[in-house]
Amino acid sequence: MRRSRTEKDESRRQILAAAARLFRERGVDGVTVAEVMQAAKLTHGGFYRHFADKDDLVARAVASALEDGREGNAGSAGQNLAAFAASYLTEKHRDNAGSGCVFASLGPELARGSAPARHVTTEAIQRTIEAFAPTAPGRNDAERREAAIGTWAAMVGALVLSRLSDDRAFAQEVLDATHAWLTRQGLREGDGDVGVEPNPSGGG
Amino acid sequence: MRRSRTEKDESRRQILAAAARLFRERGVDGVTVAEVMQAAKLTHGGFYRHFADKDDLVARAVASALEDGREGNAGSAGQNLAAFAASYLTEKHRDNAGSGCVFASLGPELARGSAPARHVTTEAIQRTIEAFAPTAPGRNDAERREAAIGTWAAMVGALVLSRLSDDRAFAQEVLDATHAWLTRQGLREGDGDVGVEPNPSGGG
DNA sequence: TGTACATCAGTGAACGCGCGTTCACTGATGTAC
DNA sequence: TGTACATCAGTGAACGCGCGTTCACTGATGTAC
Repeated sequence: MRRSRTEKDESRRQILAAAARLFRERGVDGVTVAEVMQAAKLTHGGFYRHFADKDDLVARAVASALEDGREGNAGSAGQNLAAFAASYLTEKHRDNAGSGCVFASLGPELARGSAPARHVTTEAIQRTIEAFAPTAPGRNDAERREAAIGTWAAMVGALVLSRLSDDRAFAQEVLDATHAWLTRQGLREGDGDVGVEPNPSGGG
Repeated sequence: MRRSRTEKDESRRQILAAAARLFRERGVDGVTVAEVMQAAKLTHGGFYRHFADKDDLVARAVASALEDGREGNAGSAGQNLAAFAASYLTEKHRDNAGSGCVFASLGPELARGSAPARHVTTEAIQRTIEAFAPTAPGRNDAERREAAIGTWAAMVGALVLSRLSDDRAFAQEVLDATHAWLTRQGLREGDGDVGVEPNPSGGG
């Protein structure tokens, strides 16, 4: 039953996609290796032909999720902080953690986790801030960088708080209020560079 | 070896204190019932004289941590949003999750967890926002409430992102930049009501 | 291009450890009279 | 206030399940000649 090199690559992609989704939906500890393999339409025994262990999978699945977010935001709309915030602070994003922001769904768990996963995450945070700083409000580069950091932190925190709430109306208020407040802080849609739907999945 | 009612109450308090600290340090799934009992200087078998199961402990330990945060912020300084932000966005808080903000250390995990834990958490978020709104910047009550939500979301998000970073200088920048940016957004120390050190542990 | 053989992707059973939970037991506490 | 007995907080061994990981095996793929 040996498969071709191409088929193996495809299997690996399926495993990573399944893991990136399931980990964000249920947390790393809430998903078993067997579940990931089943979601990738494989049996659990073959897992170790692809990854050294579960920690290895976590680091690579997180990297994959972050990379997806980066690609999804390659268009001009994605680089505009205001457009990104508008799509980030939505019920849709809130209720679809599996395809959403890695930091809001796995932040604390990854912070306590293995060094490799933390490292790719750190780099993604830095890239995200650098990408957003140019369109953030501020009178100079330093202020714009601070605004990019503060604005993004507000988005991540709002999503965490909104997901915690078991009161749907209040959960929605957290998203809307944060968006309104950020807009009041000077966040504005760029000069017409809309059209591409930003992808909040990773940032990156 | 039966103990007096007073001794049982004291044991329960020790278990809750140990759990509230350990869960925040290592996550709910990262701590065993036996470890909590050992930290409370008891053996694991006695656990079920105090709690129905681990989920029950989680909900009550989280409630306890949130209540501690509330008491710690009972003074005027704790109700001042600017003073709270100044103590929240510190290296000390960042490196002491065990006594720090529940939302930043356990947010996503609790959002996926049992209903009772989510419920006490939701109520704490609502109380926190109501407590902070009066000292938040804004021209009317609606704006002040929005500012309280957005500001607090930024604090929670900044702590999550800072803890994720394996680059110490950058982790510090996230905290400092968020604080500087919030200050620029109109957050100001109140009229002299300082003195009491705010306790960022729960919010409440 | 064809043949012989080594490789190895994937399967499914099995292993072993750790965890939440249960249980029989101890003996001090609390209570009924 | 004293006595007899029931209660139950805490102990430590044990249970049983689920999980990450290993392993013998299969047979198609890839490669050496």
